[in-house]
Amino acid sequence: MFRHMELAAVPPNAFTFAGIIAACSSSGHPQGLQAGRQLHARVFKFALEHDTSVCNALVDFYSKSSARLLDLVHAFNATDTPNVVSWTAFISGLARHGRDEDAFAAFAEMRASGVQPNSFTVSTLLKGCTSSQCFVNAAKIHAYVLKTSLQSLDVSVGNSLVDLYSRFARMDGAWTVATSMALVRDSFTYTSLAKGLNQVGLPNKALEMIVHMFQEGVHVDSFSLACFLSAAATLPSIEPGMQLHCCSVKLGLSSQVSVSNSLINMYSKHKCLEDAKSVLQSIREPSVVSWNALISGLASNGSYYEALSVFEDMTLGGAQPDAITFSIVLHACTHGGLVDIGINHFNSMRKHFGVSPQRSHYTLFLDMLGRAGRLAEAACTIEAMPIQPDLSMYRNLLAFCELHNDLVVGENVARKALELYPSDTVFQNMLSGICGAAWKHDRGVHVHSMKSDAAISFDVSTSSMR
DNA sequence: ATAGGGTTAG
Repeated sequence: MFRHMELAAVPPNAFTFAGIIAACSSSGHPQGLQAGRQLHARVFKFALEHDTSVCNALVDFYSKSSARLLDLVHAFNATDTPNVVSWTAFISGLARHGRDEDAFAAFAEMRASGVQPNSFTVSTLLKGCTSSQCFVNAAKIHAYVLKTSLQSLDVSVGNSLVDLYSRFARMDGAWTVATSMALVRDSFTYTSLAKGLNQVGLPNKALEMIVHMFQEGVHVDSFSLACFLSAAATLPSIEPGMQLHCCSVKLGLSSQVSVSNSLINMYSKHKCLEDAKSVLQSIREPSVVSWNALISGLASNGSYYEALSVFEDMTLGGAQPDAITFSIVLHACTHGGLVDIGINHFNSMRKHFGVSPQRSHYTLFLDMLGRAGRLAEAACTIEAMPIQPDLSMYRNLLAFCELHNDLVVGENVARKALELYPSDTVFQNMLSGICGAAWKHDRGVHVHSMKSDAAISFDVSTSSMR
């Protein structure tokens, strides 16, 4: 429509730009970023770069669409007199980039500049709070909220606090806030509570939330139901899970993908793999989570080959696997003894699916090779990795060298490990493993650490270690 | 023009 407007020579105004820029940030299309940048240029052409709404739309756009933090900072700095909306969009962007501390700093700066935060600002700030360092700041925000809210808590702010405490496993704090929200609790409140209770290992308590919801007339929706099904998945009996399945059908929520995904998980955890499979088949457009849940369910029930076959179905159908998919696949290959298949999948994850192996994938991959006794390949992998290997990776690999009596690889791995981690205690621990292997092989070994100027020798003739 | 909840691994 914007193009039609241009062709019709109708000059766009600030409202036009605010609307069309917002469309770019919420479209979910990769072209959104490109289109938004072009519109940014048009803003200057029409001399609207000082309009507050346009500036705010741009801040929000760069916050949501650009991977570059500088884009966001520039857009915010270009705003002449930032108002509460500008600051909130900016804080939201900082949080999205994982800059918790900066988000709190911006909040302080905002208040210092005389702009009063609103409930949107506080919710944004609390959601962005992920590190335990920031939890301390968040507790101060709680105090600030209590001090400034004249009557009762805003629902969104209250829910953000409940969620915050739940995320940090502080269920007492979450419950206290929820209690203070007596008349305004909604499905958001209960979803956060249920998720938190699941995380601290209290699935029965999580399921009790359903009773509260019924009593208070709060509707169970797909989000809360997903959490309840997740709780039911960990119970010893399948009954509550099946009741929730019935419940989801009665509520008309059984075709929601998140509910189906939780059902797949729930049936898998109770070893009802046929049910899990039929739920997957019932989904019109399975998400990556749906596939992951089934592949994982099959693998953890020992059906490694079938798990890999479902992975094939997934990719042949054009679904995009993610980092979790490959973790599950590697795990299945390791425990199913399907090493060559695992190597192929590991090599194809970046090449064919654009998923870069993370540290955890390398750990799984090394574990797979180590278990299978393919230690030379494992040693090559640990050397060629684009990330610095963990100490635990070396420890595990050395343990496999010992297990498989591969002293040659073991010595090389130990030497490399010592170059990276030259601390003496580590050195001793590793060497005792290698010397153990040397002893089994009835040969001596001498390893020297350049950095710590330490060395250990194991002398076969005297069975002594120096 | 700005905000709050979900399901999958180990």
